[in-house]
Amino acid sequence: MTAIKRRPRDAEATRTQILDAAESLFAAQGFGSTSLAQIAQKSHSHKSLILHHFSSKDGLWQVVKERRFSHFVEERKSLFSRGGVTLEEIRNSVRAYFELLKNDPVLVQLLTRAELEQDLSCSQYDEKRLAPFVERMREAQKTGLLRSDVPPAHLLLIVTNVITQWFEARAMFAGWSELEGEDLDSSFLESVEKVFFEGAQK
Amino acid sequence: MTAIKRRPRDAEATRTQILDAAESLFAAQGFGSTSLAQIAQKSHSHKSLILHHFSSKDGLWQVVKERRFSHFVEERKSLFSRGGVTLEEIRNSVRAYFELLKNDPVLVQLLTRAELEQDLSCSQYDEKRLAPFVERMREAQKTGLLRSDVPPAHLLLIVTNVITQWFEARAMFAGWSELEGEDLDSSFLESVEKVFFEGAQK
DNA sequence: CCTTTTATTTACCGATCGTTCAATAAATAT
DNA sequence: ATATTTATTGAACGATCGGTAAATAAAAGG
Repeated sequence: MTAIKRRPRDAEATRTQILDAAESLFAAQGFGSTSLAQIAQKSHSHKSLILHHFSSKDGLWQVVKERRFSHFVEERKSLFSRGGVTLEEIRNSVRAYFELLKNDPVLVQLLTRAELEQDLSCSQYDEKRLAPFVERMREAQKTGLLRSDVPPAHLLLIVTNVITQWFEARAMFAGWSELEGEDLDSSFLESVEKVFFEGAQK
Repeated sequence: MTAIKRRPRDAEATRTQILDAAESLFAAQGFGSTSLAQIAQKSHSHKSLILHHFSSKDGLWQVVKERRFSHFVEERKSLFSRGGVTLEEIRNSVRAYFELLKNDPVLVQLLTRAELEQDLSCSQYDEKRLAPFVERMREAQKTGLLRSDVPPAHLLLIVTNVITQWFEARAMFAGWSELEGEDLDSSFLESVEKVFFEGAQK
């Protein structure tokens, strides 16, 4: 009589294990290039168990995105709601956004794939996520810290787009001969701060 | 006796038809979510004919990227090699890059997918493509037009990253309530120019 | 205790996947 | 004119796809 090993009966733990495996696979390979069999193997479960918990492959993909992005929203809110509106505080927010993406490449990949799919639910998250930062820009304009002839949302997008694209295409830039130096990341961040606040013009 | 309609025997025309169909499908859906059957249908050919001309699905994907990116390199070279090094010329190059991506959403999608795959061959194209622009930045620094305490490649990346990310995530921004106005694109470009050249600080 | 629910496993389904092979016919070479 | 090449077609391959149904067993409720 061979004792058959069975996964302990823990629905919530199983769900998170499946979500974790699916997240990394979807991020790295994309939705279409990832099979339920792969996810089952990586999460040490079974195809049918995945469908039992998430009803379909598409459903799983939606939950993966929702879990990650809603968590991201909370992360951002706490990042940008502290401190007063000074140039140094805005500078710190820029640095915080940079570090956030730097330390979470999977998030960057998921965001990019969601953008490619033109996922509208992700768009809602995006606006909620950035709203407090936009407000801070507007305040900084009122107090005369930042120029007022540019919409506050543009100010925000300009600096976040630079950073987001930097990490989306990080692998490409790594091979560039023009970009030497020890720490590519902090060196680039330094340049971004200079140009964003003071301008490229001499 | 029913006369069977046969595709005219033209290898080159067939190849381009297949490449065109594959390009738009890969760009919109991604490699893994696109089947040879779909490509065959869209190009009015047959699965076997695709494999005859491109040996495999992966081979086809490589050729699709190579064709598009090499063409992009030439487009860029002609864009940035004319005129002298003045602020107005650099401004024009920025506007030209903006228009280029604006008018070619398929290219933006392919670039993004290539980035996600960390396609190294695309990295080579990227450096060749941007090299003349970097050189122009360096010259502008020497003549005192642009600040010299930032690597020229950084100056380039800052402005191109803003624009690239704008069009990659264009669908998200379209739903934002903060971004009103008739022409979202030209309005954003205006802001980018202001901030890039003069800085966000007041 | 028994019943109900449900998380987990196993077996299986039809469809579609990318690929191969042989047949056909048009162009090219000899 | 004949032989060779090759672009095109159609049929078929095994593998894998996402999804279903039934069996098993652990937890929960009575």
